[in-house]
Amino acid sequence: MSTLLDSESRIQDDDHLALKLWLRLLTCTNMVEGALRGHLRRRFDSTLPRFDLLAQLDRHPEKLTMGELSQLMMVSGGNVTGLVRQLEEEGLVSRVPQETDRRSYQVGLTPRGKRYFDKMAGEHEQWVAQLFSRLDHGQQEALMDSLQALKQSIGASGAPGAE
Amino acid sequence: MSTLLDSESRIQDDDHLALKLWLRLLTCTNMVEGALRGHLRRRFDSTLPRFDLLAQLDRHPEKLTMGELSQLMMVSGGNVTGLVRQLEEEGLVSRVPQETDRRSYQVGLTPRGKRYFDKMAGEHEQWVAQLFSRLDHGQQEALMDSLQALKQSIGASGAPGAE
DNA sequence: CCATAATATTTTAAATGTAAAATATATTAT
DNA sequence: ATAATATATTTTACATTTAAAATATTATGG
Repeated sequence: MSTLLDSESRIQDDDHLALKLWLRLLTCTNMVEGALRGHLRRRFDSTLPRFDLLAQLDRHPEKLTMGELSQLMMVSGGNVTGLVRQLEEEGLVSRVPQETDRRSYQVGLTPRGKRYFDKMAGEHEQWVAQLFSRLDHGQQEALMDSLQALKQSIGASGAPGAE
Repeated sequence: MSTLLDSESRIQDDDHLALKLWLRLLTCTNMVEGALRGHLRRRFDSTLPRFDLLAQLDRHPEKLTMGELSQLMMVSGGNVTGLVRQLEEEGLVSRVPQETDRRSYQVGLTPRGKRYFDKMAGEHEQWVAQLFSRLDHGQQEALMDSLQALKQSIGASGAPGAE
């Protein structure tokens, strides 16, 4: 009967379960990401990377260097260069050379960028809430805990590129 | 006290919880994806999109058209064109014109592609199992159920790009 | 049969991403 | 002081992705 498998079968079953779990996790993430991309495109003619960059600047009002932005966003420096140039041209961020170290810039939101981001962030939070709305508070807490455990498992697995 | 909030505060709290949940979900997915990308690169000098395409062909031995691949992989057609061309040049997939409808192709694994994929798939499953290994069977089942509920919530939210 | 619409795929243009080389500036050791 | 090294950023080359236009083929209505 199904509860009395030999140990090898049980291991294979667990491996397979992990695989299915990973595919489901990926599907959920892609669904949410796709929905948010669509909303951003339709409502603000914008994209997730642009939103993420503005969000980092909003969370760090003391202004950030290009390198700090790169680390926080977990993307390459060349990538940040392009995004900041775009947003600067649109008047949403400012990029002023540092006095003490002329190699680096201080990047921050302009007043217009701040207003623009606040509006986007408000709608963004509603979009996410709507996507998760069929999960009650308890279910959301449970998912939160499961994902916390998963994060720790991944970190403990010693996989490169995962931490 | 905390259990007697007015309804507006409770709604705000739940919106914020959903947002934190989404960020954690995204973090977990990125961690797993990063680890798998690294493994694929090091062990097979390959990438996730290439692996995904081969996996779809393996799961559907009756051969698939470009459009079917595009739908199954949930990526654009132009994307599939490039991947199939690469893999065909490397002799891993075959792409033969259909008799009945010359607009479309029948794409399938070559014998060499099948052997190559089987080897990759075996290691891939081990990598995933390792990443999830600190979650016991019960925790994995719980996460599976939570994600199933989330999938349904997203689908029910009526968001475009999410289904 | 033929014009039109529908379908399958490829091509093109643009955004996003990485990695590595190049540039400019700062710091440190001698 | 100066040479070597380290750091911050940009530039370049290229891969991946999407959306939309273009192309080729098939199906359909008169």
